[in-house]
Amino acid sequence: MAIGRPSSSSSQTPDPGAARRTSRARGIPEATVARLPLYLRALTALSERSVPTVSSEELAAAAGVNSAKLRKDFSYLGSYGTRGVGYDVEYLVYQISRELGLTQDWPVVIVGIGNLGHALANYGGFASRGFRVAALLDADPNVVGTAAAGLPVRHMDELEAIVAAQHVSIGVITTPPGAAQQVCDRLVEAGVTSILNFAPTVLTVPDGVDVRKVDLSIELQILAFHEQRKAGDEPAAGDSVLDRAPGPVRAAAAKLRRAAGGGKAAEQAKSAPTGKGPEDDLSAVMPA
Amino acid sequence: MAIGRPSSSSSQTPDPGAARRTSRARGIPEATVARLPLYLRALTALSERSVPTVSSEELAAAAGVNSAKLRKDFSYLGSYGTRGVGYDVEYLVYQISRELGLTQDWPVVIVGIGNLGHALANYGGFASRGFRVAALLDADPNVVGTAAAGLPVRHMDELEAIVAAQHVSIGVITTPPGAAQQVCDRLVEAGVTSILNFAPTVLTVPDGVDVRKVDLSIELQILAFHEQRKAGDEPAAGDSVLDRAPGPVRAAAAKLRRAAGGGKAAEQAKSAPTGKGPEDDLSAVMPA
DNA sequence: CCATCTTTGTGCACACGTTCACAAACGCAT
DNA sequence: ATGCGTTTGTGAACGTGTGCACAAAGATGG
Ligand SMILES: NC(=O)c1ccc[n+]([C@@H]2O[C@H](COP(=O)([O-])OP(=O)(O)OC[C@H]3O[C@@H](n4cnc5c(N)ncnc54)[C@H](O)[C@@H]3O)[C@@H](O)[C@H]2O)c1
Ligand SMILES: NC(=O)c1ccc[n+]([C@@H]2O[C@H](COP(=O)([O-])OP(=O)(O)OC[C@H]3O[C@@H](n4cnc5c(N)ncnc54)[C@H](O)[C@@H]3O)[C@@H](O)[C@H]2O)c1
Repeated sequence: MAIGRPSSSSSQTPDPGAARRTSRARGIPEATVARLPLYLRALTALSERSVPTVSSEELAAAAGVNSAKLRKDFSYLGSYGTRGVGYDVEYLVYQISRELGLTQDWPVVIVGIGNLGHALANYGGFASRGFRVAALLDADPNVVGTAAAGLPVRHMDELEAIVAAQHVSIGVITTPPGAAQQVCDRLVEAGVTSILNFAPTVLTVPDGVDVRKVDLSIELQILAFHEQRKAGDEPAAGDSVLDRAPGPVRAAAAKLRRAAGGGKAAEQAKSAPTGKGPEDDLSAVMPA
Repeated sequence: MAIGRPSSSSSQTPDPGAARRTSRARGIPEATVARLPLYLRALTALSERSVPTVSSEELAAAAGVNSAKLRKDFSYLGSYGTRGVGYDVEYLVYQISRELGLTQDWPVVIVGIGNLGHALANYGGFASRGFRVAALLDADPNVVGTAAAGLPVRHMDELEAIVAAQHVSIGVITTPPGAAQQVCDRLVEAGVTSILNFAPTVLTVPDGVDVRKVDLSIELQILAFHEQRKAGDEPAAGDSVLDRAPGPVRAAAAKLRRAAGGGKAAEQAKSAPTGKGPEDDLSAVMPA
């Protein structure tokens, strides 16, 4: 089995119209863009083995996709293959790198140097594709001044100056969710136009700013959904059979639920056993 | 602006047919499943504020999606709203939790307790939705025996026993990419049927096993692509104008490239400035 | 009990993404 | 030069996802 869409990691846009305008500007579908890094990784591995050419079939296998899809993806970039032979590995590495904008390097700031921020700062794969950590930033005076991965942690006060001086256009947010929107606003104000958000919050940004998010908890929940299905465990029909009924029956049930307060305690306990730990999920509140 | 598809974080399936079979079994589209955790988060926040009901418009705003989409998503679960009023918050929290399988708890093992593994072990949001860390595992004798987030790091030898004893069905891989496939195979062999992979590798698994991946590097590359577009920086037409030409001209160019060895050194240097650090990307090699 | 107002649930049209399948293009051997 | 085997590039069909727009359902006030 294999679940989910083959598309890239989450973005948080509710507006595919914008996506179209952005990436179809000269014709590369968003789904294709999301796969280019995958191809690039496979190609880089081939390049290191000095493999000169590769067929769509081989490369597709290495990247974990369908070969027809791969060929169509490449067709959006131009005709870089040779019929009867395949693709020139080095040339394709270059073309994809160029298309993704990896022929220049991108300074990045990481804001919130806690557990996750430290891990990211230490991550080698960062630099490997032209992403340079321009600065690590935190608001906590106890953290500021310490070093992570050889870089000093700077205070948030310096954010604007750093972004301006180093022309930083990408920011990574690894603060608690409660601080994420505020940090985001400040990054945007300072001139950052792309944000990668690890905090479980919906960020609001002005037009012209891109946000992508990575959310571990969501991934696990999706896995749990499919896991439950596998167990043949139909989601426990429970007390809700009457909700499948049409008309007045359902309405009555709804009324009852509201009147009774929904049985919050019992259901809440079941749905979120809140083990321990400082639960920091409480900031994804309604903006309006 | 807002880029990308509103879909969930990355899966790595090349086979949407499987997704359909799995999730449309009783009719919930994969795209909807991926949004349910988002709704749940927003609803939980409302619940904590003791808000009794919420309209699709309000909830959609809180979750960062379109209200029509939200209503359609909920319609796959059944008719849980009340026209003229909205949705009962507590009740909806319960229904979504149930649908996602969060009314039971899911023991999880984390394999590879390095930078990232530590961060995940410390992550509070883990337990908050019924995911319990059953064990932390590592192969390095220096790491085994140390504690992370109050839990002891166990040796890989114990994997099978732990998975069996605690009925673990979800595994998280945070090892270097070179070890990921091997660890994955062992997890699957031991009985794990859902895997969340943080290593930048394409994992091959048998039918019946779900894999989702989280890849920071891919996210950054997608952001870079759009960032480049914003800069009006058309991907530097460079030397490839002749590749847009049809017919024999292109063929000749291809031949030349292959003969010349593709100019590996120069282009490689541009495309991957390989700052420093132990580059661990070198395992995404061709499986075939 | 009726009128009015709000909000859901969904039919429909369209956009996007995937896959099939095949003609055209190319390398290579003869 | 010609023919043969291989592989690309893409037109077309299909499936999935999105968003509009509106009828129907219910709440509420008189
Ligand atoms: N740890 C994980 O594995 C993990 C996994 C998924 C998501 N997350 C999310 O990532 C975020 C960070 O997680 P963590 O475990 O590293 O948390 P953490 O508490 O260890 O680190 C947060 C850091 O942000 C800093 N900070 C707080 N407010 C700030 C502000 N206004 N400006 C700048 N810095 C500020 C804090 O000083 C702290 O150093 C959280 O939102 C968490 O939900 C973490
Ligand atoms: N650090 C990050 O922020 C980050 C971000 C994105 C992706 N990643 C990826 O996550 C993975 C882990 O990154 P990291 O920075 O924590 O690396 P790390 O080197 O700090 O930790 C890896 C751990 O895995 C253990 N390990 C190695 N081989 C193993 C095996 N066969 N079985 C069990 N354990 C084994 C090692 O002992 C080590 O403790 C890597 O694949 C990396 O590319 C890391």
